[in-house]
Amino acid sequence: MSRIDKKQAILDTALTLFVSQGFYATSTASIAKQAGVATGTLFHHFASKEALMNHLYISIKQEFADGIQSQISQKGDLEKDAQHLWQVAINWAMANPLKQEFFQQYSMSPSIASQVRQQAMNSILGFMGELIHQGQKAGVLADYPLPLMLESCHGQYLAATRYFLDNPESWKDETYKQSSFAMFWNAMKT
Amino acid sequence: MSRIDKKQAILDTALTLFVSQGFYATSTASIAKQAGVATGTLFHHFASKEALMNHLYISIKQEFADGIQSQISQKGDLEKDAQHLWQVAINWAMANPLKQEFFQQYSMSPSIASQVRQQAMNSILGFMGELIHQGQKAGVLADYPLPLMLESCHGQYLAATRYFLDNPESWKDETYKQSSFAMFWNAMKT
Amino acid sequence: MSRIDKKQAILDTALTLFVSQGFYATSTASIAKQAGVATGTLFHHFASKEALMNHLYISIKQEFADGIQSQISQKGDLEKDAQHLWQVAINWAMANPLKQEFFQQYSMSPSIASQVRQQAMNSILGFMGELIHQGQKAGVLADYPLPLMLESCHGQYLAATRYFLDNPESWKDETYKQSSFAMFWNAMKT
Amino acid sequence: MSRIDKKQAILDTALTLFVSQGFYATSTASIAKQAGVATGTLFHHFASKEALMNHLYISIKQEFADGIQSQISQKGDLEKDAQHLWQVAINWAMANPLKQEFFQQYSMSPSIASQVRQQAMNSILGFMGELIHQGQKAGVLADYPLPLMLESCHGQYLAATRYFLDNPESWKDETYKQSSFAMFWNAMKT
DNA sequence: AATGAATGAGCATTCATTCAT
DNA sequence: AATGAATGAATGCTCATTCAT
Repeated sequence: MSRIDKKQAILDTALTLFVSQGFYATSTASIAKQAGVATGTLFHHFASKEALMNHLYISIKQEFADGIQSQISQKGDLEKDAQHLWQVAINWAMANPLKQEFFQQYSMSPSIASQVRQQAMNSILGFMGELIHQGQKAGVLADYPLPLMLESCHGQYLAATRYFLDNPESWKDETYKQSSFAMFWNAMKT
Repeated sequence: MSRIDKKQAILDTALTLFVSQGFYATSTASIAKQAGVATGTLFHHFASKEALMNHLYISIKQEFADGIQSQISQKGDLEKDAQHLWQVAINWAMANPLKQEFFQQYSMSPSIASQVRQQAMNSILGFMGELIHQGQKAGVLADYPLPLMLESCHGQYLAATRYFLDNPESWKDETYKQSSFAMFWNAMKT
Repeated sequence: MSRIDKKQAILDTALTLFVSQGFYATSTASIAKQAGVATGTLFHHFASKEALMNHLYISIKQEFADGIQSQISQKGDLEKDAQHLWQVAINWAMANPLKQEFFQQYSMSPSIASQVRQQAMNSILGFMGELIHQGQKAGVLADYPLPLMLESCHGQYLAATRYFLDNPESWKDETYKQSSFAMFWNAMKT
Repeated sequence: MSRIDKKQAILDTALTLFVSQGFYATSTASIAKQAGVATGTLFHHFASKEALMNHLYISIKQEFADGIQSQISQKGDLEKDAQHLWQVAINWAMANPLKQEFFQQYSMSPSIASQVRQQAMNSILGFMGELIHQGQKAGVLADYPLPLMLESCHGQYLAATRYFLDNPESWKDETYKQSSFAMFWNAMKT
């Protein structure tokens, strides 16, 4: 196993254990053991348990942002574009249940320094903020205060993925799929 | 200080410290010290640190449910009733910022046994479920799947309180107040 | 074993182990084990290993200062008084070999914060400084710079006790006893 | 940088760090890093951290002995010769403050195997012992037991250098210079 | 009921040393 | 010779919990 493999094995194992047991209930020793490396190796790659957590948080957020932005399409019809975006985003969650669960748990937890959380959030909200702003200028989205709308988007996304992760078969059911988007879209539209 | 005062002092202190430092970063010794009791006393009132946490969680959820239900009014106009409910609920959060923050942090955290979380959730969702069901029968609310709507309600409420707790002055601004309800209502209505 | 006994047992054991193995080679676990208490107990009485060391250092220095000063006699003949003092001081070292060895090892070591060392030193040097000053006014001691004389006294005392602790039978031999004092006294006298 | 340069860089860095931070507080990694070599390189040149320390101790002691012996003069007047020796020895300490500080710290510390310490000590004490013996035969030095005198010499030298290293400007002051020698010489002379 | 000293398992982290490259 | 990633035993310290008073 090469260096990079070891580092990745540590990250993968940490993600699994943090999600299934929680940050504090997961010992660095157990991460190292399950990752197949020595305890020292974990600290060779990450300065501390907290640094490992932060790295995990930021890199997964980035992975999400990259995954979404690469699939965006802007065809002019804002509602269609939004629906596409909504499906892409939930698809990502369904394809990465562990990572999505990670966010559900740690987005509000004190295990992550709020500074790190802010930083990760901004990179994504910047992009969403821009989309909403365009929708408002086009008269398609309501003129609510932007920060409130962003928070609402985030809340609805978390709620929807929470539901679909707990009931994965519903995501294949067009009724559920359409309903979840309808609630999201109606909340924002003019 | 009587027995009951001591028990209450422990609960109050635990709430403050759990919110400001997190569950794991708060030692039982520090709770006892700040509450002005001996370490042993905490364990006379609560079998374990976890039991203290669960007690806190359930009693606050109950307090919330009682606070809301006592102020409900059903005057026949469902939208007006919903708006009143929305304001009452957010008012509660604004009046009890520590308790609301507590939910934001621990609603998804593994610090609370999922069993306890479910139990607390059901008592509130049962009530909300009934309201939604009535709205659908009256043709005012859309016929989306109920569990999805419940999750969405919860998500929107968390998002709105998150925003208003971070920006308390906005809650006095009618624009923000109306906007937050509008998003909530439009998401659910026919 | 009462509380105080436990604390004392920890101090006694720490002294023995620090002297025989050195500060860093002595684990807190080994101190606790040999003292017959739990690891936690050590940290209940001392905030850290370093705090234990400092406590040990200061209390032994104090014990030494008290032991000496209680036996001082000032009969007017400065040389006789000095000889008495010299014997009392070396007797203390011979009666407390562990504690004396402790000073030999740690008086110059970075294991003790220099601040703590200074503080302990001052309490003793203040007393010696006064004696030397009186001897100089009486014309019996040479007018060398005071700090240099203090350092020399200390150095000679450490050298003499080093020798006598390594060769305890020599301290019963009048030739050695007289010689050690002669060197000390001749160095200082007019 | 050649092999020898690297080895020397390691020794120089180790000296600096051992003196400023202590033996145990200095990691081999930090020595290697500051010396500009890889961690493994340190272990190519020295079998262990302890071996590095011993090498340092012995080579500095040798350097000191060589430096002194090369400047000895024996002109027949024992007091003049002794004064010259005293000045040469203290000059060495003032010119090599780091190395002198190293001895102050480690001469009594368990960081150095007592075997190594003895070995280094003997080479110097043999030479001093011979000088004292000659002085006694000539009737200039007092007939105290030799080992006691050697220990006293060593103690006075450590005391004097301790003072002058802490107050370097005093070494340029003839009063201090003369006083320090006077105390040393009076202690030993007939 | 209340106390707080005592407990000891458990944890994050360090660091001298090794060895494949 | 030189490198530096990897190792894992060892350490100082924490903290929920107990129990004699």
